[in-house]
Amino acid sequence: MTKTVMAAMSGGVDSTAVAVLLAEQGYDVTGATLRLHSAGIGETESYSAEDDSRAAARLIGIPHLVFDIQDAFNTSVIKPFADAYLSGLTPNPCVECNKTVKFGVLLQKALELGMDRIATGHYARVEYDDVSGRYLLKKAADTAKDQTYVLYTLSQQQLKHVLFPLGGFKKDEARALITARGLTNAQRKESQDICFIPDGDYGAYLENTLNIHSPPGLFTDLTGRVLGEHKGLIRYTIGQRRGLGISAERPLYVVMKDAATNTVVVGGEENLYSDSMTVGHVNLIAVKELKELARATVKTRYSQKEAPATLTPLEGNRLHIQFDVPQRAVTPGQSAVFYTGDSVLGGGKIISAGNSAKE
RNA sequence: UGGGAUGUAGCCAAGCGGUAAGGCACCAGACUUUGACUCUGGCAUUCGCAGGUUCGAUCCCUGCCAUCCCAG
Repeated sequence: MTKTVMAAMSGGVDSTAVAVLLAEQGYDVTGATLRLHSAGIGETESYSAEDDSRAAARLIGIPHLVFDIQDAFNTSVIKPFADAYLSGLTPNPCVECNKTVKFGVLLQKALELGMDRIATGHYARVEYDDVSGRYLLKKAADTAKDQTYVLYTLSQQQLKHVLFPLGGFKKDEARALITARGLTNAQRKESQDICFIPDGDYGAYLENTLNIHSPPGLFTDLTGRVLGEHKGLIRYTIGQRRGLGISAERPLYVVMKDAATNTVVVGGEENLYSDSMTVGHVNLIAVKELKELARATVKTRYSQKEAPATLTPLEGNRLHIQFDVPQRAVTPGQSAVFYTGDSVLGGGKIISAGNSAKE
């Protein structure tokens, strides 16, 4: 029996390589591209996800579908993204998008069409563990490209229907693969930044497109001394240095955002460290539940190194996490992902950071 | 209109006769599914203005202007 799989295609190197691989491995593949936002916002004349994907699918010889899910994307990704900023948090929309759109809406479409699975170009691996009876999410062979950080929200049910064909690949290999097949998608520039804000100016995006206004307020130091005026709370995140426009003896960083007083507190590099944090909305992957203390390495930001820590379960699907060594710029709204070796134990959203040494 | 001090890029600040350090900020690039961090590169033909001395002045002299402090 041939296995049927829906391959998510963005037109880029990775997803195109996935479609090629699956087709050559004998899967019954259907390519699918999501229309997440209206033309003009995310697409420029230089490329089009739909066109590039369709062209690639034709060359590979597989059918290709386009799903217009702008409404779902708006309510599940963009709205929460905006709300988070309004409450002073720093969201990571990619995490939300994977959870509710790619492995939510798209997976559901695939299942409805009678397909067995969905495949994406993420650099990660899924393994079924006979002992625990659970699907494990593991880091990609190319640890430099590993993307498990943005996949920690996946449930067992989702993982069961997911394929990550590039889990054992290196970026260069994926590119070489499709170049060898004559697919021009190999030349596409690496995607980065937030997909629905192509120019990266999210401040302008929030204000102009979403009509969200973040009024100017004050910059102060830790003692409350006023250092200047900021351009709106949403334009800053913990640990940020650039764009403050404050000249001082040494670099200043955002150490705290106070939504209540609309104040951005800045300080020196040494003020950025936290030795503990509380995370909520915890999703566990490798285990069903955490009953006691657990040790793990924890990543608090997409491209930050993991740090050893002790996890303590709290009420309300929350965890208290104590780092062995204080971590820099632990930011509410960002995700924290816990690892045991190369396997994802779970993850959650950072609610607050603490520093027992100072309090 | 008495006395003292200071005027170097957006900010702070070296230089004190030999042809403009450094830091912060800013800009560009690299890195990056977070405009975070980090890294690399750029950033005063010119030293308040006008003269003078000198082969040569930001550094010496004169005047002017500006700012600050002390003026009982």
